[in-house]
Amino acid sequence: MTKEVRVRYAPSPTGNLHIGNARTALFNYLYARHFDGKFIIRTEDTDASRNVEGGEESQLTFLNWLGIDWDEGPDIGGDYGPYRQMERLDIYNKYIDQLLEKDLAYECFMTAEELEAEREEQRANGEVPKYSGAHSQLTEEQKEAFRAEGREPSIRIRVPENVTYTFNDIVRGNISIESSDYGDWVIVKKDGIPTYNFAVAIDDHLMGITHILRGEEHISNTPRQMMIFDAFGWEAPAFGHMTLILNEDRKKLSKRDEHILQFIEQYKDMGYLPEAMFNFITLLGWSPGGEEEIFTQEKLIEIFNPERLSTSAAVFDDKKLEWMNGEYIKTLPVEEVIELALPHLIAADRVSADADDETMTWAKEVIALYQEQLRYGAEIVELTDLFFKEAIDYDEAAQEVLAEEQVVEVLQVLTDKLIHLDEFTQDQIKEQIKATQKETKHRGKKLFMPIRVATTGQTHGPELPKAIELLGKQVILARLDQVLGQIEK
RNA sequence: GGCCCCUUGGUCAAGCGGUUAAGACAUCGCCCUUUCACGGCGGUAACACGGGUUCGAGUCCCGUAGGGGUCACCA
Repeated sequence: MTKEVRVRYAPSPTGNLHIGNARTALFNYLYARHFDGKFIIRTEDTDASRNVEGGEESQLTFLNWLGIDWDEGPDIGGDYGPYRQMERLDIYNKYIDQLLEKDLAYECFMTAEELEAEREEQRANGEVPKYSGAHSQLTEEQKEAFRAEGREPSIRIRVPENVTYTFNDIVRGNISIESSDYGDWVIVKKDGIPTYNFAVAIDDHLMGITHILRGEEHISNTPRQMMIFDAFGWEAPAFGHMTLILNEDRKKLSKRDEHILQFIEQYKDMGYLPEAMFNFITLLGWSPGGEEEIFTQEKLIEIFNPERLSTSAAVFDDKKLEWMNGEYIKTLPVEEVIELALPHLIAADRVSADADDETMTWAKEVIALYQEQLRYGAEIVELTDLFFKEAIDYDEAAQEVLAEEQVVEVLQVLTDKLIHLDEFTQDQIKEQIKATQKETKHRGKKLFMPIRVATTGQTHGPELPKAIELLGKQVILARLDQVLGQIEK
């Protein structure tokens, strides 16, 4: 029997779930579920200064929103806990002591300033900055002297000489890096808390992690973690380094990219669907090979194949996300579209949250009118703009339509018919448009476009008779009147 | 700068020695719809460059160029 697949996602509670981290979590999740393994969440909170209140909870909340669930984690526990690194300090200490005893690690008393000066000098000499090993052979007396000065030690691991660290990357194949590229690096900070690279290796081993999928920025960390595994004689898990998500300038997606939403929470707030996000993110840096692109989560788990992970970075295409989300919206029952869009109409003050039933029903019908065009919830506000504004601006395309010769006649005739309508319903309105056609002998574009432009101000828009019904008799007559007045001037 | 990784249309990407080099988004055009939307059909558009290897290279090898990542007591 082969070893059970155990995969983890290890967020730092430094804030909301970033789109890049969500992608990492998602691929690990897919990996675990595809191979019938376990998916584990571990909180990496060893940098107290960066932790934010509620950070972990927020991470978990939005992972969940995306449709990701886990078998072990800080919130639900498990057999390999605790699942927060700051609750595992005792565990790390045991291993640190072992390293110290075997002289595989040592205390370093250098200050931040001394270290910086050292690097500065190396840079000035055209060398690659790296720790010199100045304190690697301190005598007990020297250590005592530093202590007497009040200096606190950090602990550094002795990096082996002339070792080539080679690993078979799940996405890139063999990668080799020389130990000489690394100086003795810190495994325990002055405050006694282990560093990321140390704690990660210990945890991954103790938690039985078998596969690690992470961003390519971690390639250079991999040898460090391998050093820890080697020091204890442990077998390292399999590593896979995925490409980064880039912005339109082909740079790593960062907080400064204002035009691209950074956090999953923002997508939720904008009215994106979790299923669409899951689908879209999966296709960013991975492809199933066929021609289909819309997949359910179950299907993605089934067809996921880590060998098809891309080796070249992907630019985040928000236009395609919009399209895909729209595809999902089209398949939704209309009540769910309303549920998605209505809050945005309310937030934009188009509809009051405590509006009467009649108004609410009307608002829902307006939303339903746009189901096929809506790409994300918040878009409903601009899409339905014409239902909420008093004066209409006619753009160039609209002006052109209104300049056509038959316009006055068509609008005049239609107005006369609509005025006498008792039941201002879509069917009745359709009848009257038909009657207008008969009377004016104008049909098709010549007939509809003037009506559309006069009533909605747009050359593109929703289904006309229903839109006219929802706009209401009063508004429609006023708009028709206004347009006729303008033309006759 | 050192080390590591990457390079097919504007974007995501298929391709794993022999193809008219898929498909999707975006864009443009046509059709359907008495208008619009949805949908359908079609167009424009790519193997970074230079050497090899091979009967044959987008596919393999080596360079060059370009891009990215990383060089913390952050994760």
